Amino acid sequence: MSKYATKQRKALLDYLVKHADEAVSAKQITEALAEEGVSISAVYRNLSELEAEEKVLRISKGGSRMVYYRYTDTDECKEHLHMSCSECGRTYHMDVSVTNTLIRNVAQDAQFTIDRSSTTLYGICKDCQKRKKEQ
Amino acid sequence: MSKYATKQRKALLDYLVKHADEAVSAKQITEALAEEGVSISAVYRNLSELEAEEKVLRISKGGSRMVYYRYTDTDECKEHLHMSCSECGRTYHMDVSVTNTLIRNVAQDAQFTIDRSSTTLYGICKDCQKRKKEQ
DNA sequence: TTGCGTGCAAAGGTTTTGCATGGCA
DNA sequence: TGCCATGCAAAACCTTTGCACGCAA
Repeated sequence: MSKYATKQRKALLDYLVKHADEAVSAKQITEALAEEGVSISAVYRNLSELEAEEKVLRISKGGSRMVYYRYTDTDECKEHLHMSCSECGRTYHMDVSVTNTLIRNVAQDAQFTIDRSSTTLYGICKDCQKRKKEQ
Repeated sequence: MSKYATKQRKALLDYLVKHADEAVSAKQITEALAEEGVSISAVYRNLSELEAEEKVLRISKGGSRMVYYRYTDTDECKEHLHMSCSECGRTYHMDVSVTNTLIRNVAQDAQFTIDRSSTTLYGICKDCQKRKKEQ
């Protein structure tokens, strides 16, 4: 648990909030915050801490082997599933009733209890589909 | 595309088939096949090739930063989604109609097209739930 | 015999860690 | 002032790659 509010921690949190619906990598964050004087170790250490506090989710895009992070402060996000666009990396929030239907169906059919926080569905979002068609 | 059937390639494929419903890491595979004289480079190179041939899927367990692989030979597996138990690592195959309902619902509600091959749902399987209760 | 696949070791990239220093409370 | 957090650099990891050799066809 963080005790001091250092400028590095503030900068990181600020960045994460601004990119709340994006899957960002440690590298991206480090590069963006380098000019503000945030070192790579500070990024990693604070990211781990935020992850432990469940304010940040560690996700992994489709086939990529890199780890991405996503800020999840709101409690609503603990109720629904998330979808990540493999094209633009944006995060989408699944409708709660759609989420519940899925979870109920799977529970009934396979007796498998889906974990809302660690599950992310991958695919192509509306905008990226449109963009692809136009090309 | 593989042209020679070397003993290393056979050993790897054999291992993958035997662990078809598990998410196994390159490290696990390498350790298991070391005594058979399969080097780590052979493991990685063949794994990449099998991935390109779509015979192996690269997946990433919930919070872990390691990459796992899963053998998927059958065509049916391209039609349904998969669930991975965070407890025992075993893979479960979602019922096709449940899969289709989910994909249809999401497409209607959010115009998001879920990709069947790169998506894995995480949670606890029936057996592990039972085991937990008994403890 | 041909040339693909392997083993080894080195290189590459990402994440973690030890230690002295700096800065928040 | 006390002690947590940072920066730096080294280490630890996992994965990829170059090159000479071995082996399947």
